[in-house]
Amino acid sequence: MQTSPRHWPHSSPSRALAEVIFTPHQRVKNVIQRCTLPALLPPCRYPEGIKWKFLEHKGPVFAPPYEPLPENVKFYYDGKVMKLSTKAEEVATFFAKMLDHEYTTKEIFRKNFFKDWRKEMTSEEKSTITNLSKCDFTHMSQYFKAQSEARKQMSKEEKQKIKEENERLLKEYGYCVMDNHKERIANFKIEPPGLFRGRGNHPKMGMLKRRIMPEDIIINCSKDSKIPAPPPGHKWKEVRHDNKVTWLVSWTENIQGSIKYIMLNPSSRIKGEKDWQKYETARRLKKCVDKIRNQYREDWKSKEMKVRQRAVALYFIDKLALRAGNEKEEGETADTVGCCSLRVEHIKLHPELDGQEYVVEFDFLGKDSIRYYNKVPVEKRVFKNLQLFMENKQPEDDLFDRLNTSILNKHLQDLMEGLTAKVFRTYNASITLQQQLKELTNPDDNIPAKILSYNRANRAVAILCNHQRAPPKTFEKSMMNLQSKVPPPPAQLWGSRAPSCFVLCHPRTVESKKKAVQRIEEQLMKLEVQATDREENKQIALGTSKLNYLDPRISVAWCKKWGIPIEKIYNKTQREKFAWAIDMAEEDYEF
DNA sequence: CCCAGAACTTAGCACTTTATTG
DNA sequence: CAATAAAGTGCTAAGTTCTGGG
Repeated sequence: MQTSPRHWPHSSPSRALAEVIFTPHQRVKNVIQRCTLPALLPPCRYPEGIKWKFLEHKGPVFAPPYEPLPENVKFYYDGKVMKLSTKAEEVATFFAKMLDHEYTTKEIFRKNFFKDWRKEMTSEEKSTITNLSKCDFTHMSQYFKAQSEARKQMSKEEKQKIKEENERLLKEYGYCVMDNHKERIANFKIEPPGLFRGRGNHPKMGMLKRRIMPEDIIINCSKDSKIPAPPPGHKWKEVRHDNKVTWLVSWTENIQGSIKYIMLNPSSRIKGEKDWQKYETARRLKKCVDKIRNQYREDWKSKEMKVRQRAVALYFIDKLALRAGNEKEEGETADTVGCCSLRVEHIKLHPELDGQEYVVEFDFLGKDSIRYYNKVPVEKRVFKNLQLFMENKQPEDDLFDRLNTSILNKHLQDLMEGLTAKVFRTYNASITLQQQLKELTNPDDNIPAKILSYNRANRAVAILCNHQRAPPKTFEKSMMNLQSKVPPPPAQLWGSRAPSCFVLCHPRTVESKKKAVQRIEEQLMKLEVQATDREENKQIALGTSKLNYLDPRISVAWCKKWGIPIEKIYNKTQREKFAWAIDMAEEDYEF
């Protein structure tokens, strides 16, 4: 593919500052023109890792400074009022704001919090406050509850003012210029200080997430751009000009010591092209997946243990859409696993279960400590291999002791350029959607029924990827409401002696009553569809797969084919993110 | 090769806004 | 018009993969 950047207008500060900038729509057209038609190859705008030529932005927005509590809001230690220093008070308020949460009762949370809180105390405070159980934050907590109540009760004007202020901030800091485009920034606000929670059983829960200062911040922009000014009296940690990366701002957080970034919105060129590329890689996998499947089935018989483990792991990744499963540092994070890091304790082997042979029962916590529970019949060879891998091992030993993600991905790289474990998730998700849409869409259905079919196809993918959610708190109640909305059966409309009505009524009345019946039937149908959809969705989250795993061109093509307005499938944000796909996919698009 | 660090994608949930209903 | 529910958005944690240095 021709990738020389000379086909593209070079960025220059003067051009970049111009207000008139390409819309995503126009951008995609440009990309398509540049790429060799008709293949619509994914874009590669610059060679060898260069991400941009020009980048200008205003820097981050910092968290608002701490506002000390009014004098009348008291903290009590051991039953006695105690006035805290500003720093200690600020950290105390973080705890007070969480008082209603279950986790403030958890031992680890309390221990971590207390340790970090003490670091912020003056030496007198430190010597007085030695036991968290003697701290009484309830008055502080009540104050914050009253505050949030007051916020809800604010007048229209006050709310409007806040809204305008946010809009001003967005206008000033929410955009940057990358090459010739004005682009939306995803997270231009620096994360405020607070107590770290983490997901699941996290060993660091309760630790103090410290306040980020300009002195922590690395700014990335181009040399010829207007460098953002640090807040008065402050300096940036560093200003760099690295066009091999896409981030605008970075800092190191203090809980894990990892780097956080400010990057562009999914609607931006740089994210959109990457997304497109991701789906093109998955489509390349489609072409060779049969070969790869045959290969790993062969490898189940290998005399090398490492090869067998690799082949069984890959089978799980392919068949069950498991994540790769990197090793994690013990004690630094919650104990969760993916495929390569599965332990013996996470699977049970059933030579026979419920009339099925060779069943593997999976039970482990995956990303975000979401439980994966599944009983899967597998091929006999896989089952025998698993028995072999588990021989003479303790429950806490690795199932695949000769394997890790780097070995697996190196192998995948040899099978197909750009192939990694996560491509299987993308591929299997997208192909499942396409195939389910074909199977479930009934041409005679009306639009709401077709959309139900779409959601069902989407749901099949979400189930495959194990995208769960907590059932909404009000689920049962809102389900009841929906049921009660179901209108009376049409017969009642005609009165108890329905047939005679035809005789007695004026023809016009009959006509209009027929219409009314039809309207009510439609309404009923819509409600039923809605209820079914909702019930089936109780514990399944559709958003994640829609946003990250499903080639949007499949959905766009489906909408075009059946005359469904795209708005029924994608909301505004999603349409912005998938502008490239909406623009290019025709109704005959095949993943 | 291994490792750590960097960069970037994926994830669920809390909160906010909008739409619906009574 | 207020209350409620649904939809949409923001937030930031938690993954995967890449990179570069020994």
